[in-house]
Amino acid sequence: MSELPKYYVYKMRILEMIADLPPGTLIPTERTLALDFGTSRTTVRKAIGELVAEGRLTRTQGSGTYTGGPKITHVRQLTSFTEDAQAIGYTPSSEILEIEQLHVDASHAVEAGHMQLTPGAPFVRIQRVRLGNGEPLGLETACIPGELEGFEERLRERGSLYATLREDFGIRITEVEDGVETYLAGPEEARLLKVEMGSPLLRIDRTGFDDGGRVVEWTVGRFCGDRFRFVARTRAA
Amino acid sequence: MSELPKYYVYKMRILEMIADLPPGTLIPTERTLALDFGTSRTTVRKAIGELVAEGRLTRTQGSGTYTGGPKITHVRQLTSFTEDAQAIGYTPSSEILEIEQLHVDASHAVEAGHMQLTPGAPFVRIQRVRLGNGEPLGLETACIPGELEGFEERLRERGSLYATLREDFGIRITEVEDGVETYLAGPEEARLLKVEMGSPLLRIDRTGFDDGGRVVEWTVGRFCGDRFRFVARTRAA
DNA sequence: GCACAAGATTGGCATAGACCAATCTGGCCG
DNA sequence: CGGCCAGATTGGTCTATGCCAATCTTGTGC
Repeated sequence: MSELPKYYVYKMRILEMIADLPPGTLIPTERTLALDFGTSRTTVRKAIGELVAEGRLTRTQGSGTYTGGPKITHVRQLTSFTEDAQAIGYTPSSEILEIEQLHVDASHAVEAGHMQLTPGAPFVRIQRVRLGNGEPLGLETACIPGELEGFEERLRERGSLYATLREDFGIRITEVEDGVETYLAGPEEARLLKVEMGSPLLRIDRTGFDDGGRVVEWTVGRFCGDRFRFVARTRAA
Repeated sequence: MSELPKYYVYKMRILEMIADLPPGTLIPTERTLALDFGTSRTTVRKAIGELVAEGRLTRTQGSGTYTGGPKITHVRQLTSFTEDAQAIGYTPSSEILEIEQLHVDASHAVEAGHMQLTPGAPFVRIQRVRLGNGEPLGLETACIPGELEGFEERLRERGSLYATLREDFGIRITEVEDGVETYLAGPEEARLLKVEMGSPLLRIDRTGFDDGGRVVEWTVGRFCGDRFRFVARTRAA
């Protein structure tokens, strides 16, 4: 591979083309660009596809392709999603998809393993979409060990998972460990996060501990790679 | 999108096919699979492409497509890459590509901004590849403010950037902030990291601070998404 | 003037095929 | 037996095209 792939060359040309355009600006159609560049539409689609994955463009079937805005949100460990988003002028919200009271069986091997639960042990599973300015940012599936009476009503009331755990159940999460990896959107993520199949997401597996070092949270988060950034800060011991 | 895309269905079928195979096992060729599945080679390539991005498969032009191993390394903040890799049975190494003594000019706007340097200020830039078991894991470009006499010789001697800064220059990095995002491999990363163009990487921007809160390091890391995982652990204040 | 339907436009997905580059295998020669 | 070369094979990239789904625009009827 001594030469640059064609699609990459056109990707760079489109980048130059949109460099000074404000977010939300319509760019020429795929078919027009293919004619202008003298290349196939498939090649143009690939160039645009990468720019969409990077958040530099967004595209809507039947409508067109538009310049995207800056990557505009991040989340820090152990600060509130709400506070972080608001700090950068972003209106955060959450949408609860499902809350289940469960008992560990064979299908929960992964969750149980992370929370060190034995078969039959109770836990709560919460699935929600995190939004910013009304747009999906991420999909989280949180598991909390324990019976947690009336959990659903209280969480719907308070909105915040950590606040509910602390105020209503006396569970304080004092330490978290996050594992961060790339992840490709499957059908569920594409649907719920409104992203293209196969687009790169940031997957964050979180383990939350209480004062005694017990695992009190296991959360799998999948966040839109084009809009989201994870920040962690650590002091040396 | 009420039905699953064809490529995704075949992706799942290939996953089932390779579920119990040991790493390094040759799977049928793209052309064979296209015939077997009764679909086009392009569709098969897309299914395989995602499995390659996830590290479940690797493919070599002229040779074939092989099952991949588990995602086998991670890095924690403020622990040594060497220690972390060895802890999971991985032989770590680094290859220094370039070390430059520079002075801030217009082309260094991003670096200068992060390190709060004024035009003309000296800094050192180090570009290296991080390897595990001889295979590239990531590409790092580190910038250190200051004149740093004899830095290159000392780093080549010690191998470790942090150890060199501490022992030879009295610079202790006591706090780091990492920003983690998805990133698509461009030509440089594809070449140096031996990954496919456009494959998803984990980009980690690191700012290192000394005791006085001064910025003493700005490093841009790009790590292979199919092999790498970033881990951060934080206690509540 | 507003609402609805039809047609046009645009992106989404897949096919079939061509050609090139990298790797592997087998055969030949020293 | 080992090394080298040629041919076969496999992945890498691109083209041209077709068809479908989602959105937008325009025209018609009330």
